Amino acid sequence: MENAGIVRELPPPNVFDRMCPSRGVLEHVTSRWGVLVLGALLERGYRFSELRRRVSGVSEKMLAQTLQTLERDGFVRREAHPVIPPRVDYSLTPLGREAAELVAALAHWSERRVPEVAASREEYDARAAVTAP
Amino acid sequence: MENAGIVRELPPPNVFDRMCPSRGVLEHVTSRWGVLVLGALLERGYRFSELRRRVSGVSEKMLAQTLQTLERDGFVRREAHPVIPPRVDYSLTPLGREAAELVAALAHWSERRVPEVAASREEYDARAAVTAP
DNA sequence: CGGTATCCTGAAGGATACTG
DNA sequence: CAGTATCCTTCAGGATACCG
Repeated sequence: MENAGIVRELPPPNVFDRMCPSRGVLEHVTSRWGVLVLGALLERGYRFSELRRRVSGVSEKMLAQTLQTLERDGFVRREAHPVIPPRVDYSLTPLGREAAELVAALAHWSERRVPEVAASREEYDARAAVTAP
Repeated sequence: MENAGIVRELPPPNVFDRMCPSRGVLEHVTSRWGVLVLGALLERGYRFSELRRRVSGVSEKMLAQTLQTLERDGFVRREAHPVIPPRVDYSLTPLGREAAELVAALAHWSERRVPEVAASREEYDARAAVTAP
């Protein structure tokens, strides 16, 4: 007899379900700074301060926090070298590389579609201005 | 003579640049509810209240706000039918479909990788518990 | 039904200072 | 250099009420 007794099927992960853990995973990889950190590390490994310069606008605090979250999820590998001055290298794990390739595709798409989006916004705002009282 | 006088090359869009408009586009499509709305609309068109049920956890306010943002960016088409009771249909534009396919890939990936991420978190937390004072 | 308006709170996130 | 710690501000977002 298959699956006798206790064993139950778990429901398949579903991001549309509020309680599904997959939603948390998705929110980490699509987070404001998570996207950019993954995208940067796809190019190559970076040290902390290199990454801070590469991802313009991120604060030390948010970069550290984002890296910890990504490391905990298994996307980023952190290598601290016990030298003076301290040196810490960050790179992608194989799992992180998968995520990074998907977010990088989205990032490049966003770069390419800036003109269309800008045009759409102008049209929308012009139309709203007419409609408005 | 090409490009005589005034005309300058615009810098290519770069999401890593804090001032680049592509970053705003990326933040809209990767926003907490934007991702899920795009993903849902990739399946089929939805009415407002259908969408609210499909994207579990979203409030009316955030759904309305997200839909407006996506409509303004040219990703979502809004069709209001002047009937009683009111009926409004939302669907993807061709541009929105491109974005939705990319975010859906990320969403499905997140669903598939839940086990790996959960395992990584457990290991991380166990290691942190040992290291901690 | 499909919103908008208002109020309110918690979390995200920036600035600054400090440390191993 | 690579962070932590602290404080403080902003804002996403929830709850509620109301409207065409």
